[in-house]
Amino acid sequence: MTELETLRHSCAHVLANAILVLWPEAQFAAGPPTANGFYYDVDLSHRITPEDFKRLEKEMQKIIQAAQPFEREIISRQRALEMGRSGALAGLGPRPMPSVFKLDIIERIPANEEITLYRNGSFTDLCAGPHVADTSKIGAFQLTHVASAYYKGDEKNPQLQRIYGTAFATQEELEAYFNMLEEAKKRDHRKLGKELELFTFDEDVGPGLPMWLPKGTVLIEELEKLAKETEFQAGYQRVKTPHIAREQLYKTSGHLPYYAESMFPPMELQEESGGEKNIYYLKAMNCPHHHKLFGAVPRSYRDLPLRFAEYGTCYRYEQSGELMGLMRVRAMQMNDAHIYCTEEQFAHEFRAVNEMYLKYFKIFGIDRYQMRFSTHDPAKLGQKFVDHPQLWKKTEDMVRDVLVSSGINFVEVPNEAAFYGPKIDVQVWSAIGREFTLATNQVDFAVPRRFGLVYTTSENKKETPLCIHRAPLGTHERFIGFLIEHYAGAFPVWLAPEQVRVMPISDKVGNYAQRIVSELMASGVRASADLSSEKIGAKIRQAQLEKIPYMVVVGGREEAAGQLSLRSRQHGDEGVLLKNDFYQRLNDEIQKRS
RNA sequence: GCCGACGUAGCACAGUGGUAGUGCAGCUGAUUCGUAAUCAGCAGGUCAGGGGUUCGAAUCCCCUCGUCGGCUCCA
Repeated sequence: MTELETLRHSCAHVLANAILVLWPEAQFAAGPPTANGFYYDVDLSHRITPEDFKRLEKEMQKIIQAAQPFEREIISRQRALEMGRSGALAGLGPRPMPSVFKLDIIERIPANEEITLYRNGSFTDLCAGPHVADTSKIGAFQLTHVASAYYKGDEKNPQLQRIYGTAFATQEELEAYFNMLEEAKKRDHRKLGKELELFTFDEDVGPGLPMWLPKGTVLIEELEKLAKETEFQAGYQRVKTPHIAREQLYKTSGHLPYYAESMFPPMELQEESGGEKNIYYLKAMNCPHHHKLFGAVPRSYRDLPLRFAEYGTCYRYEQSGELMGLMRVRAMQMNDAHIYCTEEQFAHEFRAVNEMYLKYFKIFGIDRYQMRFSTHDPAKLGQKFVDHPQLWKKTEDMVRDVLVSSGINFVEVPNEAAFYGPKIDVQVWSAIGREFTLATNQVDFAVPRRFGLVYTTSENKKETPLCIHRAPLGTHERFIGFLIEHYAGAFPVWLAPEQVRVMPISDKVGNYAQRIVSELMASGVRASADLSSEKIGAKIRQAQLEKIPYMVVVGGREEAAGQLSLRSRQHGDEGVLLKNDFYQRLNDEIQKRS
């Protein structure tokens, strides 16, 4: 635990202590530090609201001012259980009710580990520590919000109130943190998406179903252009598949009934011929369709690796409480592709996919990311994971080798693999500190077999291919949500919905401004003229607020000389240059995606 | 889905039982201006939707929808 975490965890104890002063019957579960502060889970019939925070903070302040030392004591398991039964754990002394959650926690402490108590004042808690020397070392704190959480995160367990707060060594740091939060709000993609007219939601369309306004659609199309170029160069072929499929497809793939609750409810239709009932599902993933494309034509080892790419639209019935702006939606377009290959080709293909990820990260300046390598748990073969121990071993070794030999920084997470094979998820952190799984790269050695996919080997035998699922740009929705926050809405020129705004000083040069716009548009640049009767300062302000990368100011002087006055979003006035010099510089910058 | 909070004009907000307001954006007119806001006028709301209490509801109560903060899950 870092020093700050120790301080925050100590503050969580002080919070529990204060809650007990106000509500002596409160029962506590866990109270750890978090990335931004701390929380304590409490079971209490009184609903704690932000109005209660003032009273709680006052009690906490008293405890902190008293500079109560934190005392550590090692106790026997026997004694711990006794204290738990007497309600003294996370308590101010014995109580009529036992400390139920603490007793449960004691049960889970391995026999060889010592059990410790921490006391400050009259408050005693079961705790592994460590803590600050005394409560006065908690320099500055504030309770922030209250939410609910299931005990141990399991919805079968009782629901607890989770009181969140944050703490720092000094008041200045606390204030800096809240200022930072204010700044973060300004780059929230939901706020910027509205301000910049990128996308919108509508109640009549449905929750989690974003609609893209023209400016947001530009972002989508630029990303697709990038993906298509990149995938073309990497030997992918594009395919197109429908948004729905019969139930049988998902029975074959194994998604039904296992995945059914994440899918929109099926459509049932009585078809005219025969009167048979047909059930259709909206697709939640593209792989089954792609597998059918693989199987549509006899395949030879000479065809492999075969790479099918599609920006496929998928629909997932995410729980209503899970929806969050563009980051978690119910309709999404995936930068999907499936690579069918032999075992010999696997390492090479997998490496190439990873290199594609890195190439993209460089373009977008994403330097804070982590690859999470998810592997299976041998104990759960046949249940959570398909029962092919040797293939698990083989593919996991192959993936690990590729990661290690490429020098990619990764963490290995057991028991997190897909049911059909190991996978790599790419975690990124948006500029405002949110963590997301942005992209995924998965090995599948099971589903192609379920579909009976085969290719003919050089020895004229039938062999099932391995399949790599990959989506380096994730989904448009999440990726663009991320990019909005990453760039704070100030997109690089190649992505910017409007790349150049031309602003005449007065009506007299309106035609010249329009001529410049025509010339820019002729070379594919997204430009417009501001022909309003505003003064130049107002036009510039407007363009700056719209975060347009280049502003071109023209007056009589520029028109006479065939020049323009350039202003950039970041650097302000860049002086006068010839029109053609600007066009060249601009097109160069757009082409390089710099 | 569960717990909690919230929902007033395109946006940001005020209004807590007595006829719905401000700023910005929009529209119209005037102004023709040199690097982040020219002036004036006009228009815009079944106060999320439905039901109830009341002489009277944006305001109090109930239900529904949606959003936000979490829990779980995931691209």
